[in-house]
Amino acid sequence: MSRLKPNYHHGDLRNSLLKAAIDLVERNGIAKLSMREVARQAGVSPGAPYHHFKNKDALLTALAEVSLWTLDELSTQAKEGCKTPQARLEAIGVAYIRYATDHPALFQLMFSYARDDVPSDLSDAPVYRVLASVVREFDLTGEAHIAATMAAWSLVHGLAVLVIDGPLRHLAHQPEQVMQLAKAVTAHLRL
Amino acid sequence: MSRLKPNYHHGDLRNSLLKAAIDLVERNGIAKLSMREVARQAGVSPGAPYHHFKNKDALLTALAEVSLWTLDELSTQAKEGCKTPQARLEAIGVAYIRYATDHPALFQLMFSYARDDVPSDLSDAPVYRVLASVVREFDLTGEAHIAATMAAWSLVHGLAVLVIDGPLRHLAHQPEQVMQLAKAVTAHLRL
DNA sequence: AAGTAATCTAATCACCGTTTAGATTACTAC
DNA sequence: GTAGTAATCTAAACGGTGATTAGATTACTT
Repeated sequence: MSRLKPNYHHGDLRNSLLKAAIDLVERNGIAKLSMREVARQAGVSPGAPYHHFKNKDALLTALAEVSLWTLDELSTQAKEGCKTPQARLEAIGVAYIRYATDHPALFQLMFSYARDDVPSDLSDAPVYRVLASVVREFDLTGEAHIAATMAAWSLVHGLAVLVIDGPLRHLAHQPEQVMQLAKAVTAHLRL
Repeated sequence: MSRLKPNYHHGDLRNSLLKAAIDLVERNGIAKLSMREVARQAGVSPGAPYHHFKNKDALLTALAEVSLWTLDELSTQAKEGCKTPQARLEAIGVAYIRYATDHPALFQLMFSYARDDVPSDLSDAPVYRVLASVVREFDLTGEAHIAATMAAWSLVHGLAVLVIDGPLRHLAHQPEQVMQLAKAVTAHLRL
């Protein structure tokens, strides 16, 4: 019946909390995430997380940020091996849809708990900058470039959301059908 | 100091609860909605709502359903006065974006608490059926028709989400700029 | 008018987000 | 090393929340 000595210094609690939160969100969804459960999973008292995150919202915002940059990196990697701009654009789209269907809860989190500080320069924003860099290869200028980038992003983002939550959500766990639909849909994008 | 007689039969509590919930969601967002506050706003005890909705999720799902059909109706009305298929499509898009920016919380609710029963026939699904009916005028067949409808929906839905929550959310309260962007973006849709 | 179903209240439970005071550990400068 | 300070965590508490239960009241049916 020996009590464990309280662990007053965890070492890297902030990251442990983020990791635990990601785990729980992916398993149970955003709605069921509780600070106390995150603390439990990290093996720490209920009040401990509040030394690293001001409140639950701050935790979720941090999570959204992490996820956004993860998706940014996945998209970047995806386009690397491709030769033509079209191929790069398609690769990004595929990576995007794949992330959305593989991690639906995190994907939703990214856009419902986005941080309030919008980068003044759009080309600093995660995901946007990747898409914009590829769209720029299509030789557009100024406003037209922004519109084209947003069009590409809107199309693939909308598809992702609709496949996860829309009337086609029964396809969510049939990757090959989703990809086939993605190809057919993105064929309607004119650059 | 007379106590009011308990109102054992409210009359139409279910609808009153839905109305109160819509009000609260639009004012404070989805996250801050509580069953007890809905009950309070409807002037009823904390347990009363559970006779009309199995749990909080069921309330939110019902709310999502209501909002979906509201949007469906708005879209239908919007296309009525238009002469060409292109004009009808554009009118639906405008109505869609307008609803999203006017009622962002409800708009998000529609797609995060969508009911689990996917209509076996897609043409029974709210919003989809409206879009599909217009896209059908473009003379496409079978799979191509579905893909085209999803492309149109994806584009406008993605734009709505990105304007509300994405890197362009500072535009959310500048309708004219949003509409301008919407036009520029939807111009990239090829049917 | 009696009996049954529907509707709401009151009370209760476990859980949650958050705050506070205090204990423990690490860090820094002499 | 050791004193002092900052950082980190615990323990305990507060009000609020989702949900369940038993029972009171009202409406409905025949």
